Amino acid sequence: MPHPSPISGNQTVQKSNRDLEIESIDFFVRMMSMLGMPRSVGEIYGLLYFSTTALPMDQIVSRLGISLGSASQGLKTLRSLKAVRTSYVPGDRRDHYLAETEFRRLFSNFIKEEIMPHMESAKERIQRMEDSLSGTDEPTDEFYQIRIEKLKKLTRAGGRLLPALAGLLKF
Amino acid sequence: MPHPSPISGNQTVQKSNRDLEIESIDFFVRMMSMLGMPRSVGEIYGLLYFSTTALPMDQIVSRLGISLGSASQGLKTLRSLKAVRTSYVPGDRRDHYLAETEFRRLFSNFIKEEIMPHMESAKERIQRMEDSLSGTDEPTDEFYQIRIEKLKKLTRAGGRLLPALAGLLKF
DNA sequence: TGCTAATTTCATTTTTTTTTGAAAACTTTG
DNA sequence: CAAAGTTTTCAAAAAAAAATGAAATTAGCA
Repeated sequence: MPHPSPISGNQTVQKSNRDLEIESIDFFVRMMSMLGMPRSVGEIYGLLYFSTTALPMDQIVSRLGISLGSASQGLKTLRSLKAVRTSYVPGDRRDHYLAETEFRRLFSNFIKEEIMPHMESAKERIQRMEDSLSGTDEPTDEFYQIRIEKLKKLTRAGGRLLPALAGLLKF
Repeated sequence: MPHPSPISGNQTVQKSNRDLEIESIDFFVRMMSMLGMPRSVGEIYGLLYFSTTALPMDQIVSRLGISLGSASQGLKTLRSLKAVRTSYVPGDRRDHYLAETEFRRLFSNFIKEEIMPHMESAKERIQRMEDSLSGTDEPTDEFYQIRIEKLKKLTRAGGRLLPALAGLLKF
């Protein structure tokens, strides 16, 4: 059956908007890569960010020229960050994706999901440092203790500040 | 502690402190890798962080079992972030390195050096988006304009918040 | 239920990043 | 200023990360 293909077929979108799209992809590829995300994730989000309609995966694939696997993987990542959501399109069994554009929420999710788990294991590691210290009581112990204390303060500060960060974003 | 030390040279540091060192290296390797720094950079900083004495490069090399090239590169990176400094040791012509442990300053340097430059180019990219928009005046233009505005707010917020971040770290 | 489109998974390939190591370039000092 | 010690540089190798594509799985629909 015929795809209700809003983009590739009936071309209502012309050059200047394609330029916009390219700038957008470029923008988000760099942004995401700063956050340690692969190129494909940035590309997909960048494409969706300036799309006026929800796009099915195969459109994403053909427009970006990436593989199905990449698109599927990338969308999975974006879904888990709640950076995209699917919208139902009647008469089409494909999932259609839209960019979630509330950056405050996106950011908050990113911190919760990608950063905070590391903070937890950091705390455990610091605990192990203290354990390896207790027992011996050399003069240098104080030096080590001070260094450990600094790490504790760092993780404590991080653990408080990072989740609060999104709230500070005033936009 | 009669443990056959894999460490060369004048060894006054024994097992429990070696454990500490290993935990430290582990800690900073992960920390740095979150910030997109290569393993070797984390290793070097982790080693220096719990060293009571300044270490010359060849000690860093032999203790970590990394190459001279890595050590040189890694120290260069750490120097540029002001995460290490050299200390003069009389009668020794090698540079001796110490970890800089004021995380607030380190963090501030990191943002200034690694993040802010990207914010600048992001702003230029947004400007180009606006340029590509002006001229056409379709109904969809408003949609694009709103999206662009969001990006502006994002970069504006980022540009303000990130440099202020270090100041928020209360430790 | 069976058929087919859509999506996910994952072993393999490709690309990118990091490390290595040896040569070049400095630097001190005898 | 030459010789030895130290550090940097950079082409090549190794390792790590990401993308591919085809097989497997899942889900929609008649």
